Amino acid sequence: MDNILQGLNAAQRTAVESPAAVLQVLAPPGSGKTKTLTARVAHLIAHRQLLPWNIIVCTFTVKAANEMKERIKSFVGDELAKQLKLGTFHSVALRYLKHYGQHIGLAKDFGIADTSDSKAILKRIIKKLGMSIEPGQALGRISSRKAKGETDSKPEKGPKSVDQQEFLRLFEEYEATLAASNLLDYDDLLLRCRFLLKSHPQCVSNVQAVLIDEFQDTNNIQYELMGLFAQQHNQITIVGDPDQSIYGFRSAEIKNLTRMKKQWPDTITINLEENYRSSGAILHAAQNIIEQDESRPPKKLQATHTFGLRPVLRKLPSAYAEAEWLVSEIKRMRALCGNSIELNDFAVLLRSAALSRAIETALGNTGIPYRMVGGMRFYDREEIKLVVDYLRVIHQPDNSEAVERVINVPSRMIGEATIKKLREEAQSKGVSFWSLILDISQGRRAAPMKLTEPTSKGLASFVNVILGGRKKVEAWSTEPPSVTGLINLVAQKIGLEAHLRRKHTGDETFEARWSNVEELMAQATEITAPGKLNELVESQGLPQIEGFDQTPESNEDVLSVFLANIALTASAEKKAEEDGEKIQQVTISTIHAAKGLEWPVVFIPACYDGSIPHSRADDHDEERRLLYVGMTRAQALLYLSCPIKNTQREETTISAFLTHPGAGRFFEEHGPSLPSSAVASLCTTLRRDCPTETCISETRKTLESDEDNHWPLNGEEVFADSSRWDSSTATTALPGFGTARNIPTVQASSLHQPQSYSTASATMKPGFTSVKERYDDLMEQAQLRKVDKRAEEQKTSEEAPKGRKRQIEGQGTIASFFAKKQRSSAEPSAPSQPSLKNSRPLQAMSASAANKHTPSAPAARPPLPTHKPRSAPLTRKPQKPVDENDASQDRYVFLSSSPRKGDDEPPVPHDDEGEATAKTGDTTPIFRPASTSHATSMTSVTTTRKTLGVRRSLQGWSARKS
DNA sequence: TCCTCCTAATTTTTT
DNA sequence: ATTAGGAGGA
Repeated sequence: MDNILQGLNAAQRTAVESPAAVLQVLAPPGSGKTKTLTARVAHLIAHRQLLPWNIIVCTFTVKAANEMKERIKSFVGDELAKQLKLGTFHSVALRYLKHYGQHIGLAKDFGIADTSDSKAILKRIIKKLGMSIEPGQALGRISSRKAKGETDSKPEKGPKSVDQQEFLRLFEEYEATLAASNLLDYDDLLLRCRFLLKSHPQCVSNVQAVLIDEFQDTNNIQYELMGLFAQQHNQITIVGDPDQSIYGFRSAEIKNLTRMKKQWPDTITINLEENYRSSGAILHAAQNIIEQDESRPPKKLQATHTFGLRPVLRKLPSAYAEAEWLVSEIKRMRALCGNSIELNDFAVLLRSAALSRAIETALGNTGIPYRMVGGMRFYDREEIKLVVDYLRVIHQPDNSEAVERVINVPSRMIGEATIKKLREEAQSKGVSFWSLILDISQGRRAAPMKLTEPTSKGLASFVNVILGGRKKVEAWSTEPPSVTGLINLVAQKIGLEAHLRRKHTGDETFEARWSNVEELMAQATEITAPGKLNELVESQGLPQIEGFDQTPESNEDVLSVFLANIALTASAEKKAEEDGEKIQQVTISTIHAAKGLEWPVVFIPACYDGSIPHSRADDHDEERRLLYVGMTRAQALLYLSCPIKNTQREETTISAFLTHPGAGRFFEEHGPSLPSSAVASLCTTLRRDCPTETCISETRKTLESDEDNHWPLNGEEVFADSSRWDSSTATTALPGFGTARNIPTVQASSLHQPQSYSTASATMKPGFTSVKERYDDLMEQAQLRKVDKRAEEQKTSEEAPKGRKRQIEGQGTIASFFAKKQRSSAEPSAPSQPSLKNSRPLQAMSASAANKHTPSAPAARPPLPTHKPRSAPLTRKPQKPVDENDASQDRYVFLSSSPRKGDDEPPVPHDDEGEATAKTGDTTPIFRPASTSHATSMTSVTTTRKTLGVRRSLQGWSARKS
């Protein structure tokens, strides 16, 4: 237990051991925030003798909660860690409401309304009242109103606008509907808990310490809850970073930091300043972005790693090209590092989940496994929702929302009109929808209108399903509970399999959907396992307060716990490992969901205006922080990219954050070459062993090209008109390359080789030809050539449309390109050439030399079309004349790998040697990508083996179609 | 009145 | 790709 302080720096130690009652730890990205918080928890238990069940720890996401629990376990052991009251704000609040809700008049079996419930309710009310608000928007307004937490009877000042009045009416109806179905929405969980703790402080009389993670994301209610939790001893620790506040849309208040200082004037603030995650280059770039916000108080952030490789800002023609480029860079990086970077090490972070499509397609086409975090949730899938809704009805039949949703699925001849009548009848009689139809079907009550024969049969069968389910649950008091059994029962009674099959004949999704249902059953089995059950009850429990009643737990609560877990997105996600082995897969995630995580290589695609300052966002500072958060997830390599045209084929402009004056010099405009020095530096940042030369040369043979040179740097289509290139400046500006530490770079006037990309632009399948496919073509062609030169030539011309198009950038690139080409033509499947890294010509190849090579270039390249100029120039002429002093050209001008004079970057060499390697042995990296902790958040299961096939085939289908 | 097939629109971020 | 909504048939 005394290893608590081990591996902490001075500031972290101070924070952990601080005797302060109220403590703020301000921790920038990668500074060991979670480490510090968990160590403090451990410290409180081990050295201050606090009892774990008297400590409340709140996080914002399930993922963070799980991760924190794991870490604390490693300090104080499983037993103690389990007893902590640790979870998301919502789950902790739920716990209190479950146990003490009776004291504030809460019915004991309330359900939780998730977003879709809320939306459905609102939609109905809006329709009924003939309003014109969008349900989603209305929900947002309601939620933010609730989150602000002003007491409901807030006096309205001034004359209410019509709009306002309408909204209030909607609000009222919404609340009434929730109450009628005995539901609480997410905000209600917090609001009711606040009410409970205010009116019954004894609930938390045991609490000795409260710790909050990501404090900058608290809204008013959460802030108040924190204070209420701690009302007995006022012992509070928070960690947070105003720069990482990205939940303003959820009413997070950065102001809470200062509010806290006011409320507890002896608050101590400790700043962590050292970043242990990212390379210097990444950190500087990120810092530059965040500092564009001038209202932000300046803050120190010290890099502890080498400068490393400069982040990349890459332009590409389209979202599809961007996706393919991304995939090719993943492959290239892996190969050039001798596969010492694994798929788990890559993350693609997106502003919005919807942007994932092109990337998923590209990864799918190449066969690279991936997982999508966020986006479509597992529990949001049609078939899962259906089953879960049945469970909800069984658990709580008075939940009319759920009843209405499932009563006619599968079809029972109970249509919209019938439902509407029944609903009105129930409302006017003051009974719930369920008890009305129960009475009707059992003949105790007359239907409000005549029901057709099939309709009343359908009604009876529905009632039957629910009653059967309820009976089963009641039986749990005498037999071991089995949610799986219940699901099975439901699935059988409603003929789920047949229903799904019928509904999805034609599309091929049935298999996947059915396997999702099976997955749900598997999860249910897990939660019902005897050991797990005890653990759950224990961890969800609250200490008994003398003289204050708790609602006791019973077996029938298993269902309740299962459903609550689903609503709060706890549990879930398929395990990241199968067959004992961790699955290697690329992570795709929203930036929001990536907070707190890190990966060696991070891609942030779609960095254009409208996406990263999102078109619907009104707080651009928050958008900037979002980009900052995304960038600071990267350890060694960061790629930003921007398609010149978005998915709607509209022109885009690069994010203003990246075109901000001065920002350009922090970026490279194409992916890095990786000479061995760079690989070494990269490995140092990642604290990994450097691969051997032979290993690298082995893997790099699989590459089509060593360089990021397939797509033009300016983002234009690959088959751009070649007349743009101008030979006159061909031999100028050859930056030194090939020296050990230099990464070949590109200048504004860099070299291009137009005649080598050639061919049949007209027949090129835009977007959908994968790199892999192209590569396979090359292989195939080369193979054929070996057999018969002539046949091959013919073949090549036939296949020309599929042939590789390319454009060469920069001197070093050209050299390596030719070397590479020679190699691959010599012996494509088993190249015997030594590593190019050292054999790469050090002398810049002259333009004419390069030209000479071109016609004799290897067979893999399709013949040049005759209509293209053969003696095309090597130098690309910028479309606009380059003025070296023009600041707007910044991006194109910086080139050498060492910073230019005047840059405020520290003069850190690329090599791993520099004194900036302040790495000391005491900082063991604990941060791991989500993929390695099995406690990841719920995600869609789209990428697990079974479903991937279907998904891919669908994508293929859609690709073919378009 | 209900079901099925077709077309059109849709995507910010999370509990 | 999914889903909502409308038209048309039973």
